[in-house]
Amino acid sequence: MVRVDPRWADPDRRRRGAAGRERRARQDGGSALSTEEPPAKERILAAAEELFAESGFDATPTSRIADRANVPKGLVHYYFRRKSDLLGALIKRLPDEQLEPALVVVPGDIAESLRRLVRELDARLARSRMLSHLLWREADTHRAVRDALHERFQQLVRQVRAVILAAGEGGVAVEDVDSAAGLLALAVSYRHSVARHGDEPADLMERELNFIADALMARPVT
Amino acid sequence: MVRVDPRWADPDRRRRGAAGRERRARQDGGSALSTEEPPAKERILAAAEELFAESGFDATPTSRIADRANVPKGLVHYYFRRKSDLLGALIKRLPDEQLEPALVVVPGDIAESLRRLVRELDARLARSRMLSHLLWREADTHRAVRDALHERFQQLVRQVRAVILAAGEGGVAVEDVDSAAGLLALAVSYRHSVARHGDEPADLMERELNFIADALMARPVT
Amino acid sequence: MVRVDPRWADPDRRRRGAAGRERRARQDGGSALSTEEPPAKERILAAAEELFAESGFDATPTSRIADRANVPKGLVHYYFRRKSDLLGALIKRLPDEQLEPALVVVPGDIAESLRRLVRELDARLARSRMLSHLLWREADTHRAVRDALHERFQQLVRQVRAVILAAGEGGVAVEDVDSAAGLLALAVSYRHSVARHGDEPADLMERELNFIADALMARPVT
Amino acid sequence: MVRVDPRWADPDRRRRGAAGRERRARQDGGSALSTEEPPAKERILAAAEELFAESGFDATPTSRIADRANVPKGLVHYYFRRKSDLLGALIKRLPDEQLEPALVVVPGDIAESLRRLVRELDARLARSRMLSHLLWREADTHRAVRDALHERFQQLVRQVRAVILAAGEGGVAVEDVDSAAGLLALAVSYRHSVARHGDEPADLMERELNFIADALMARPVT
DNA sequence: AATGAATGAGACTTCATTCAT
DNA sequence: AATGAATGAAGTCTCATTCAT
Repeated sequence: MVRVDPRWADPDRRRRGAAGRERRARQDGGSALSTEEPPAKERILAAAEELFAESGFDATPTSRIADRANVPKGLVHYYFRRKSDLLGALIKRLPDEQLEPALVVVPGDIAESLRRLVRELDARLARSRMLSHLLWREADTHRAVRDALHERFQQLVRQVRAVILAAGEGGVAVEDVDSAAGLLALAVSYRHSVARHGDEPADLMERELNFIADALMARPVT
Repeated sequence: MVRVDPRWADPDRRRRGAAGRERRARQDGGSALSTEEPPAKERILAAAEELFAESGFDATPTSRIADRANVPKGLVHYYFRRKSDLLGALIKRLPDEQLEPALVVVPGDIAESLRRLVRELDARLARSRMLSHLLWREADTHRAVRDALHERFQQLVRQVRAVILAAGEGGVAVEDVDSAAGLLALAVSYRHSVARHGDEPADLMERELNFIADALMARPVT
Repeated sequence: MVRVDPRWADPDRRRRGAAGRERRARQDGGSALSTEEPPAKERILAAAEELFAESGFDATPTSRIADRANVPKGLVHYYFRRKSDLLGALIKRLPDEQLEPALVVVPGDIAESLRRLVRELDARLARSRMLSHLLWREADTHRAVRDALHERFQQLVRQVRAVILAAGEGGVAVEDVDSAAGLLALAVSYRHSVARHGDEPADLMERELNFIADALMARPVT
Repeated sequence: MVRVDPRWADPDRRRRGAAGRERRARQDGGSALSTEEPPAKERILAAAEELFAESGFDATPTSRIADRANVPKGLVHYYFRRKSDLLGALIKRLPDEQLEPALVVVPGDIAESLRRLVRELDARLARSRMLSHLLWREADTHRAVRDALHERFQQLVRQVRAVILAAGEGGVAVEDVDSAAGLLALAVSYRHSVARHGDEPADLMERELNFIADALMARPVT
């Protein structure tokens, strides 16, 4: 997987003026500025991510990507011959959500363990919330996107299950774990997919999480 | 709300052969054939629904809608001046999912009640699965779509809660009902939103449903 | 084969001003002018034929075709979705060179018969000399063109042979007829293919023609 | 005229694998390998010749020339600032078809002399058949090409005439020689120009050649 | 009411060419 | 001498929308 130079990976980069002929204004006297400006290719990817998430893939002209990235139109296609290559490159940049269960597990306390897991996942996904959202929109039309989306969901389920099992210390019914993991993964995934819609009360997740944890504890092991 | 003439609402309408110059062949002398062919406006909406769901709003040219509806291109804009008017008209045709709780509630058996509810909802949504799916894709870009989507979700939650309460006969903790209703609504909604992706094991819903029902029964009323 | 309305088929049509916003200036008071202006589709084909022959297929932008035909750019692609469809349509317009041998044969005088044949062919090809020329240039890249070209050449050979046989009245060696027909067809075809190059002395054809005719007469029948 | 280093003129040069990042692998420590690989400029010209003949001048991007020549894109324009300079350079490399008549003349046997001449010309042109073909395609658009083509044709006619005269030993009518030379030059030239089309029966030339030779012998000297 | 020709803005993409290194 | 990033003009083609009939 292609990792981005961490200097440019942080979410605080952003457009630097929409139309900007400022690009030309290499007003710096020499070499120092290079530490300030992400390379053009990076700016293009960032702009594409933003705009695809904002308006969708089809509704985003490459010319607008160029504008926001502050590069000439030709350069977009120099780095990414076709528009869909941009989508492909974006997928490769998906942050890795792999998470060490030990980091969040509180033995014996499933609810707290899950709470920490969700908090941790949220933190990580925040960096690419728009990207996640974008994936959901384009999953239909682009097979590569659909596959990436599917894989991410499965990984999420596995992770939830691992945490439940570790926190449950053998005290939970195995057949319930799958259901619980599925439901929580659903809730997390859903939140991220519809992030932009904003129709989700903030504490809903907390209550659902408790509900699931309690249910797991309440049932006898078979 | 504009209700569709039930004659044309049944799912067996559908395109009648892509190439079809048959449209011209109105060789019938008068009125008899009109019982066989939905009116042009109806055909246009049906075609739009299919194509938007298949390829997305932006990626569907109005000319293709005209082709599939077997009408001349000009007629599409005659009935729906702008393309987005088609989306608006489609939303108004959303089938009403309102459901009388009594139809599915089995007093004392939450699991069976929910099972029947889900089955019933599935049956109703099947008629417009593609339309549901379409809503998810376009919710970002079109406010009217987003609002419709939101309203439908809330209605779903209310319905699940009503069924739980009726089937629980006062024996379930009120604070759990919300969580359970939210989770199940989530699961149902999710299934429909990702219907096209097909990455959902068929029995997952059944297991999750049982998990939720058991959890509700297992906990003492506070 | 699609035949052009003969009113527009004559070679004297021609561009009516290169950039011409005059198109809009429907200065005519009503209906009379329609007898004067070929329809847009016709003008597009004529412009394409000219420009392809002048500069080659690749080097001719569709925008220039639109300019010369005095139509907006979109109309070119309205009638001919892709540029190569223009080439295809042009091929269908090729004038038919079929020629009744009786029209030119002077029994017993092969030279004169061939002379009349060549004169007749020249007259017919003059109407589409540029088109013929164009075919030669594009035969490599476009299979449809290559096939059309090949077929036209074969037809030419058959015609020359028919005339020789009819004029020779059985007095020519059959095995020579093929060679002679091939050579003359070559000479005719060559003239038309390189028409634009202009490196062909006008009377060369006449001398070659006589040479061939004499050769046919001079040899005893076997 | 710039002559090519004969080491690279042989027809066995040719592309060495399209993808070839091997170019970078100049792992050799020094000078030995240089006997194996034509210099970059040479490879560029060879690649251009091939590609122009295959797809035409306009349809061949310089980037593809660079790819096939296995050189970086910048180098193509370093050696040949504009694309048309490549065409100019290619013309200068045209193999010289000058041919000593004595090499092929069989005194008294015109047919055999011409047969040997044609065979010899074919052998020479085989080395640059694609180049010849290319010339025909581009003659319209590039004056330098047209001129080169014209000059080559005239030279061909002169050569055929010289052979006929030498082989005829004064026994042929002078006025026929021109016609015969013209026709044969036409046939030879035509074969090369349409080489790629492949619509020429192999033995046609042989029959036509005999026909011409016989015709020359059959007529009395005036 | 219905039609399909017409329009022009703008999308994606390609490419020769320049330029800093 | 060599390189490849960068540039922007231009090309093909699509499409929503208008309009005369």
